[in-house]
Amino acid sequence: MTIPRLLVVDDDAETRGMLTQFLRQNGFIALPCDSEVTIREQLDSGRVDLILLDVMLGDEYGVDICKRLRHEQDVPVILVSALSADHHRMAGYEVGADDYIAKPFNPNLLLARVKAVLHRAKRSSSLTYRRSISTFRFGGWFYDAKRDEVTSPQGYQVSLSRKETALLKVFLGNPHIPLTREEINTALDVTGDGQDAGNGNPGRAIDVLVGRLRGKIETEPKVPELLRTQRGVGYVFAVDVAVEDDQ
Amino acid sequence: MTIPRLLVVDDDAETRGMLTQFLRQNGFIALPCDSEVTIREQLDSGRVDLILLDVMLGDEYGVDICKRLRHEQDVPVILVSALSADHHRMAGYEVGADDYIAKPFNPNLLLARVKAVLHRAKRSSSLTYRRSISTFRFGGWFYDAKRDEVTSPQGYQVSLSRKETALLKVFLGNPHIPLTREEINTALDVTGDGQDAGNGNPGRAIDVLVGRLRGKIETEPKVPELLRTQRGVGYVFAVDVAVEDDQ
DNA sequence: AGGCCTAGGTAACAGCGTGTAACAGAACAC
DNA sequence: GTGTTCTGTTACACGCTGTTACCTAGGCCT
Repeated sequence: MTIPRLLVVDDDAETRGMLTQFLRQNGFIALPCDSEVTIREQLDSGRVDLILLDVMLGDEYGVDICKRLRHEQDVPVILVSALSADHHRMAGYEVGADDYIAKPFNPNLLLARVKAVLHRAKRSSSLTYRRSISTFRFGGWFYDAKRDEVTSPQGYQVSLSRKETALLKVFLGNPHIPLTREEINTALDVTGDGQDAGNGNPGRAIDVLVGRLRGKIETEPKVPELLRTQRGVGYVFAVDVAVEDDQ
Repeated sequence: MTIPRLLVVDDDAETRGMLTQFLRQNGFIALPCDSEVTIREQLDSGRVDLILLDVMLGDEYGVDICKRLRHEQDVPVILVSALSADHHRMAGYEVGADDYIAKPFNPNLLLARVKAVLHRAKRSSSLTYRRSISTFRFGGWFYDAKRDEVTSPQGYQVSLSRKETALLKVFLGNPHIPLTREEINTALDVTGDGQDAGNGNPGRAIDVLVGRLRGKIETEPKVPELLRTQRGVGYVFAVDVAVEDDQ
């Protein structure tokens, strides 16, 4: 792929400029837009690989724009928002956004997410949606979700604890996507009662859990191939995952 | 089966979002709805394998919606409710719900229940109504309810005590459905006089009882195939049960 | 380079849930 | 009554998981 072209859509000139500059410094072509009209102009006038879309766009909701865009083409969209509450995030996903970032965001996280979305888009021009969840292959490893068994490249059976399994599933469902500790925690913690989820867990439980999983599914836990650390961000599952459907 | 499609119906956006996200992370396609209208839209626009329906839906009762839906199609429904009192539960079942979960619920329990209902739905598109229950087959074992005899896959006769038999029956009646200790206790305690049921048994009687039953009907009690533990939840009978009627 | 600060790795520990052996009382048969 | 079987309780072992503390590694500054 040539150098990716991104649209930066924000009605606040300062934010827009900052984002654009930042992305350019990191090797992308960044094209600033401030309205749906300018977005369409850009879309018509050339290839666009990704749209960074502010959720609040004047009196328009970015969400709505996203919905309309999704109806017409399949340019990946990352929603950017000052509203970090979970339901807003969900509204974003429901609308078809590929990812969602809350302001103020860690620039490294933004960069990682952008790369991840581009990476995904590259290898799934036709949506490769999971058909049924039963077996996964990743870097020589094999995971059978039905039996909850993990098999190493050498054929050894490895037994994971409940939490380790849950963590692995989270990563298998989000390969190449950097996940923050908070996100992982939420994913594992969802207690369903909708109240303590995302409890301000201050501890380092995720770190320890990741370490334990590494100990089981990394050939050289000190030099992780699968569960990579992204300093200041979180962790990424850094290999492709092949999902095979039932029977 | 391809990947199951679930409707998540709740008028509270946050709960809805959390549930949706959780289910997606666990490999389902989850479609959020907030009213009967949106439910019908989804039902009309594609296959739906299961509906997770909140009992309280604005001023509407989910129960009523469930009743109406049941009249028209036979999509499985799990009712979700903040009201855990037993009579509400019963109202749910009478209305044709396939299962019922009280908030706040353990997410693993929810997941397990969803899988169980989908599992059941798959293998009984035509209702397999029991006429009179007399014999069961499960994982090579055979249980004759008339004579109260259990026969092993190898043909040995195994004798169970009264409680062990009762426990086995509870599981045979609820295969693939995770049962909490409390539920099992209630089921076993119903002495027929229907009065002392649900005594606040504080002990670990169920654990011990399960252990004893395992010792009799598991080939390898240390690695249970039939009576699986669900940590933090309870126990599941993890194999199919074939019911043969008297004739 | 060296020094400093912070993020991350991880060993050790503590708390909790479950398995289960041993015990004791209850129920039952004789 | 005696003896046997059943069943709940208790106590201990063990594995799982979150916390803490200490150490190392990575960045950033001068």
